[in-house]
Amino acid sequence: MINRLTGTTFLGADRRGKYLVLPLDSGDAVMVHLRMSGQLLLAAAGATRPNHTHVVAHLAPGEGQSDEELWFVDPRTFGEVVVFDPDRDPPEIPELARLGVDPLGDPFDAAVLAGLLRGRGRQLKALLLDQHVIAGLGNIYTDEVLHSAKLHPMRLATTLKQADVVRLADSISSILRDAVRSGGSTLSDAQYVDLMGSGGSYQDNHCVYGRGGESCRTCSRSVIARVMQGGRSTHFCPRCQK
DNA sequence: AAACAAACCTGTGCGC
DNA sequence: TGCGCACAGGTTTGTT
Repeated sequence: MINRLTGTTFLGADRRGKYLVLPLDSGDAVMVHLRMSGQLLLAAAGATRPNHTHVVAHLAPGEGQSDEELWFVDPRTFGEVVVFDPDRDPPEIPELARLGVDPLGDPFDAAVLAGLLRGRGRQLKALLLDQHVIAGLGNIYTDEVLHSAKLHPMRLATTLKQADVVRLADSISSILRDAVRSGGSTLSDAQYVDLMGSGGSYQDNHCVYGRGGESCRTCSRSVIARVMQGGRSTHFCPRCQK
């Protein structure tokens, strides 16, 4: 039993990068990170739980409603659920405080991005994946963003022209916005699902991620390349992305 | 500073 | 069919 959860009420649901933060009326908050295989599911009380259900929150029923439970399920056990005090100093969850700019939650445009890129001679793929710089982009959306912006994943950030930065900022904003609107990307193993267990549909819009060896949906004259970069698979069109 | 590799752990899909 | 290996939406830590 997570004692600091008992008898409290969820006041809402916020997000910082890939971290969910659910404030409680006690002054505490619940942090949830799904990492690779975590799921947060709403289910009828007493329903059969999947394997690897690590947290069960029993919810008080609303007027005329039936009992429900909130489950945290995570086969690979990389994910986290932590009750913490957001006002404590030093911060109880330092990684939350170290997050970079959230393109959907913070002011974000080409000027902001230019400031983040300044003086960093890093490959774009690694830079966009770095949560301390930009919070929220993972392996799928980094690859999709770079393809949309017509930028090569190994291009050094310091070599970008003003027009490149403008395209990159636009791609980050629009792809994240579209992906959220589509409920995210649910791959064949159906691990990424919403509270009700339903998958998203943005995987149907993928231009490069998971399409290694297939023809480019934009130029149709080249084959999507798949390489390993810093231990992560990277997908790009050698013709479209410079 | 930047770029790897390894670590955490379980499941799945592939080649043989 | 079964076995072993590669690989998977993430992040941190340690080593070149």
